[in-house]
Amino acid sequence: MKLSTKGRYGVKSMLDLALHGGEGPVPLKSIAERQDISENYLEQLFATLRKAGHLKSIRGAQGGYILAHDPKNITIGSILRSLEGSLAPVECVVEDDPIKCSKSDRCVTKIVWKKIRDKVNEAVDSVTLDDLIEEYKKSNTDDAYIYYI
Amino acid sequence: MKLSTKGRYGVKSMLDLALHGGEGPVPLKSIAERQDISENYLEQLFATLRKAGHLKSIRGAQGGYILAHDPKNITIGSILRSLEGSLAPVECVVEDDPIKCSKSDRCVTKIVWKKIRDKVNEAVDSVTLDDLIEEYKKSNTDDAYIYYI
DNA sequence: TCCAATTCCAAGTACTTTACTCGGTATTTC
DNA sequence: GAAATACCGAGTAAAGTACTTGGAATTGGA
Repeated sequence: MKLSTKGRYGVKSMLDLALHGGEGPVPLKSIAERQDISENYLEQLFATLRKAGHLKSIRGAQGGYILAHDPKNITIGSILRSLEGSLAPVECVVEDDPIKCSKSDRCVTKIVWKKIRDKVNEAVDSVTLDDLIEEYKKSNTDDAYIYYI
Repeated sequence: MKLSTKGRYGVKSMLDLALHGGEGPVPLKSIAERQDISENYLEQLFATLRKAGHLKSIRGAQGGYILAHDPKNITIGSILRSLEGSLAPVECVVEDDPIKCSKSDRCVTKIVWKKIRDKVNEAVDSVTLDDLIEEYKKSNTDDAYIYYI
């Protein structure tokens, strides 16, 4: 039941971008360095996030990435699902067109898998990027200018 | 964020055992056949469940496995955690001695990981084996004697 | 007393997934 | 025109998953 690095890196990087953006695009390289993630690998994750509509990119020198929406409107859940796919614990309870097993009609264990799925979604959808930004600022009141994670 | 087959097979098999037990030990082979799981593989899972105190075994001919406790006192969570380990989505928020990263003190993403962890535990600990048995019986009122899953 | 049925145990292995790397092209600014 | 960036597709090493294999130990019943 572990998240892959995709989800973890994605959330970290989106938060990094939110903290460092504002005055223009942030180059992937700087995010990768701060977050200690392979640049080439993060590139792939950002491609996914861009296609999912979370990021906008600006090519060429002085280019980089910017958030496509206000952090208040970006839930952690939407980031995670973009990168990880459904957060359902078992294929048979994936939200759209689940892969059913032969005994799906009689299977009562699905009750549990659905509960897990719903609770996980509840958890990740209740937190926005902005919530994390606020938490970050709160926990760094002494040296409020050090906006790295 | 998927469960492995260990967790899924474990819950299915414990339920199967609960439905077929009662008049004595149930041989692993019959559970494996009904649930369409490799017998040798299930053996390994049952070894874990036995060591975790969920099962008792009786060796030799006419032997098999029986539940160590009343289904009312066995939560799905305890089965899953025995087989899968902590259900935390990230190592750094595992319940006992988590593996912390270097930035753990400042890391705000942990807020989300902890929320997921707690919600998942809440979901799986709110359902007992007996709940699934009851659900199963309810959904099979017409042919109530067919107690397989 | 032996055989069949069972649990118990430790290694080995094929397959799949993850987490990357590599090499290049396209675009933009200075 | 050179440097800095994003974009793209393919390849790959390591780890994890889901088993298999080959046995030893125990027990009940013929």
